[in-house]
Amino acid sequence: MKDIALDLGVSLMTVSKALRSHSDISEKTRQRVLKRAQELDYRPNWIARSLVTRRTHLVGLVIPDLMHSFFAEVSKGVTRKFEARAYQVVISNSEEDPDAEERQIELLLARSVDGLIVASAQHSARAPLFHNLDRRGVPYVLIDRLPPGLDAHYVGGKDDEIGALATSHLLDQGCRRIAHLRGPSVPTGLGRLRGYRRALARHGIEASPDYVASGLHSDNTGYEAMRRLLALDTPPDGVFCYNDPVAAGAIKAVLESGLRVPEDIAIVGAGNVHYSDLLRVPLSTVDQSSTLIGEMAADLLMQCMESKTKVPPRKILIPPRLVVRDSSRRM
Amino acid sequence: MKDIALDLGVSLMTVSKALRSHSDISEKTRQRVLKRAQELDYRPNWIARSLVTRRTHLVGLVIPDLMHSFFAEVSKGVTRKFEARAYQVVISNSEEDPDAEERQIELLLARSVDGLIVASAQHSARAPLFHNLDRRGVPYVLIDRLPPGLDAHYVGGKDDEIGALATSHLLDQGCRRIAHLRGPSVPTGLGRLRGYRRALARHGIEASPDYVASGLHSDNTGYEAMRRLLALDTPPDGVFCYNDPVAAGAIKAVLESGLRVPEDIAIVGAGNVHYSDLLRVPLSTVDQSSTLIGEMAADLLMQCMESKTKVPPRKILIPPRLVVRDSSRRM
DNA sequence: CTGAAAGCGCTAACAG
DNA sequence: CTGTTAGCGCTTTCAG
Repeated sequence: MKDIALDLGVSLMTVSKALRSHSDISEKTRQRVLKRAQELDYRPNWIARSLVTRRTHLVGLVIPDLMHSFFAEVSKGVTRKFEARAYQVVISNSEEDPDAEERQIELLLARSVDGLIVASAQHSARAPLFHNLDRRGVPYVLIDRLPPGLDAHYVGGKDDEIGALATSHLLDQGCRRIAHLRGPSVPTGLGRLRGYRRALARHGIEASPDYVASGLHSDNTGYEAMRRLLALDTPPDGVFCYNDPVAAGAIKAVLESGLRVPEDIAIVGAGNVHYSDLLRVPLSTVDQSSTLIGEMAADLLMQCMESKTKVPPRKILIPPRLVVRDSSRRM
Repeated sequence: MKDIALDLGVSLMTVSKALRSHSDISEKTRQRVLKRAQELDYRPNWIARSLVTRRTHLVGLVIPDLMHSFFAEVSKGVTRKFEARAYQVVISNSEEDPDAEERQIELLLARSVDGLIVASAQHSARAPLFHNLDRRGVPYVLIDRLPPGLDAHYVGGKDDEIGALATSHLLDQGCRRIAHLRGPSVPTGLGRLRGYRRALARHGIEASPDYVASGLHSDNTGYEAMRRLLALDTPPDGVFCYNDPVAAGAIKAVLESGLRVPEDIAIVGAGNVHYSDLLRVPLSTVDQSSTLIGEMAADLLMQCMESKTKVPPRKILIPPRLVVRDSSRRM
């Protein structure tokens, strides 16, 4: 940049302004500067610029598991939106560990990200973590999981409805002994559990505690949990699973035991991940519009980052949609 | 930092050194500084530090598709290694588009990443792109796909062997009309195609051009390609697919047509992605140690970044391993 | 062991 | 429209 200025006999400032197409610079000098910059293969130093402007054009995305298709899709939505606006996204994996999540967030802040999107693995509110963000004025948007008692920007599904929708569907298919492989004690997991219970109650069916097993969040854990259910004296005839990976594991367990899906046991997942259609038995699921969640979160965060004043927290809830495939089609 | 210095009546420099546990600082002052820093909740400004040290502790990872489990696993390996060393990883998605890839790399360089890991979507060498990196002295490691004629650090599978291994296995299972759903014209795709041809040749079987169809890289394209193969007068009795998603799509097409896997058509994929075991027919595949690839690439890159002199290009080839599941088990 | 001086590359604010 | 001055927050170098 100094070189350009020297070569052209103008001041550093002129060059700086010309390069950024600042308003008050003559078209002619602007062209000269641009030309010379090209020749010298000049690249602006974003670090130096960031140091003074206090903006990095970097946003952080913290998710519990990149390997889980749902979050991969969300990431895609987020990055697509941001790249279109010349932002870059740093993705951090918390591995469902609340402490790791906190560390990741710290690291991202230390990098001075301009904003943050978090699918939080926090069980309890852990208010300090997010209040801290508020205090430091870093805009952030939560996705998929809104820790209870937190009034923040949020984009996610309606977890109660997801649970109720899936469970009602199983009831409609004639299932009467419906189990739930529940997820972790994060809002998403708890909401789906609530929806499950509500749907049963509405049909006057008592939810047996034996039928609620912890399937956590992956196919392996889903497989194990399903095996436990199968070992019961009267195994269920329908299972609503916390998410699709868990459901995939559950299907595997059922088939291995010699029973059929959906004839003996109908199964519904949640998330409509990309490969759901390709599983042993194509999986019925509740679609959450994963990519859309990512995109909307990105838009919302952009708004917050652009507005100088604090935007009042907005909650965007995306209604679930049932996708019926073979794993639950009994009639 | 200035505040700490003022409060303690020492110079800025002392604080700076103390915070970094620089050698020549008395233990006592160091403790005092650390304590005060804690109290003030001081956070170092990495941007300012980077401006002078010329290191950002940021590495870029460019991959063709985050949604593809294989790359998600690689990413996991990469990030795990780097996070342990206090580096952060910026993941960019090129969507298999060579131009997009080039733009992504430019962006990452503009951010002054300390190093780069790239699974390149380049068809031809596009030497300028990487020579540019050499010229600018940015260390980089290529993974999964080594553009031909490029002498650079590389970690990946032995694609010829992958193709040969899968094809030989199909021959062993008694298949005689073996097709290949080939991938894109990147080294990985071409290598596997070569291996396929070599294995057939070794058994004195002529590869019919009709039996090589372009399956590209996703389940949808694999599904379509398989439908075309099924429409042939004499459809194949065995198919080696470029990767697991393609194979998953192929299985779907076969089953839909009323044929059985593996009895009528045996199928083998490559990649051993996480959900391979859960597919309609558990998928035989060639394991590439995805996470390991990521980890080794990370280690190699770390070495390059640490060494002041240029490290001579190293190629790490990970031998493939056949994983036989139901989709190809005929005897 | 401690500190003073100089500067990384760039931009905001204002003066010409 | 152009240039000057000052400084972002930190580190390197070298002299006490």
